[in-house]
Amino acid sequence: MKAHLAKTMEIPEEEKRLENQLCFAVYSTAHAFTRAYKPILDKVGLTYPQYLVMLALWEKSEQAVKAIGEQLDLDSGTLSPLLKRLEQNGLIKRTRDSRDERQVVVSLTDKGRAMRGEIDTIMTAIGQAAGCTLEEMKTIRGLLRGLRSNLTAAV
Amino acid sequence: MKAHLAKTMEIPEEEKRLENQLCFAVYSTAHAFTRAYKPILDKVGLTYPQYLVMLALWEKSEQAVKAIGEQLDLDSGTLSPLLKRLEQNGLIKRTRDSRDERQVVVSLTDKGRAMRGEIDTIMTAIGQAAGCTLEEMKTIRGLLRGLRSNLTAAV
DNA sequence: CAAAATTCACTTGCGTACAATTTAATTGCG
DNA sequence: CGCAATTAAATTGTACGCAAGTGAATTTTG
Repeated sequence: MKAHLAKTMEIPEEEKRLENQLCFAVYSTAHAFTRAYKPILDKVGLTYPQYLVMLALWEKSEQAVKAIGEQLDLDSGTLSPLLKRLEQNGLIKRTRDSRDERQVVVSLTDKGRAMRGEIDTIMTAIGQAAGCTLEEMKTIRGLLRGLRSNLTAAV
Repeated sequence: MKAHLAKTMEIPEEEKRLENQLCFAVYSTAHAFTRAYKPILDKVGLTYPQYLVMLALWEKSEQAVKAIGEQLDLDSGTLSPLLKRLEQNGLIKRTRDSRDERQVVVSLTDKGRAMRGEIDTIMTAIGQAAGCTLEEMKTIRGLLRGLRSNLTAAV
């Protein structure tokens, strides 16, 4: 991918408007997603970031905090209190790894495992709300992955 | 746009993985943007949401809190403390509207107006970091607008 | 092998987000 | 006109995000 504007080229005023910022499109869509998830996730007692952690655990039911952080791109400063709340709600268990006492292994409880039964209901509801075709979904997903990887590499 | 999956159709396991969620692609790209902006905005002493408010004010230098909230899709619970910080930093001024005392009119100070001079530097830097063509940018922006409008309508 | 460097999770502090409540001002309706 | 409903902003309480720092465990290195 190439830079869209050369350094010497003036940025047109129209491109400086809030509504035309790509970052804002991403930012506001992220909020729209969170709001769309809220009534659905309220029913099962999860927040949206907690739901993402559960998705990671439903894929692999025993993971260190660090591994979860790598998938979600979140650090322990965010995850520690979040995981504590999931534990208080009885969905996960946290135990020190006996092989490496620095690590905390997060694992699903029966209740946490059982909650995976809601996944189809949740995803269908969100799919309806997003209201785009599988094709569009894949297109956006792919474009965002490229964008994210550029942004991450740049820092 | 049509729903991508009929209610009676099973969702394939692959589509249930965290990495394949459209919501997660949006969520993690939003974070990547915030991180990419951080070193750039640190230089001018703004956070990313504060920068978005400044963009709105650089377009129209006097606006009620409500009007700003409508553009950013944020409520006064978020904006009130944020605007207080912008005021403390001397970038904006807040005054009660004499025609309608319920409203608080936010306006740029000279310092806030002067900061617009940084906009080209900031946008060029982010454009480089995002590293996509103007074409791609417009494509993603357009797709996200559609997605956001669907999600908002659904709630 | 022991000291230094690194790693992992936790904690603290600050700044969003957002629901819900509060207070003050304005509008609308009988 | 007068009171109820509405509106705008601020406040309170909960939950992220993330930088920076702490402390304990492990790895690296001299």
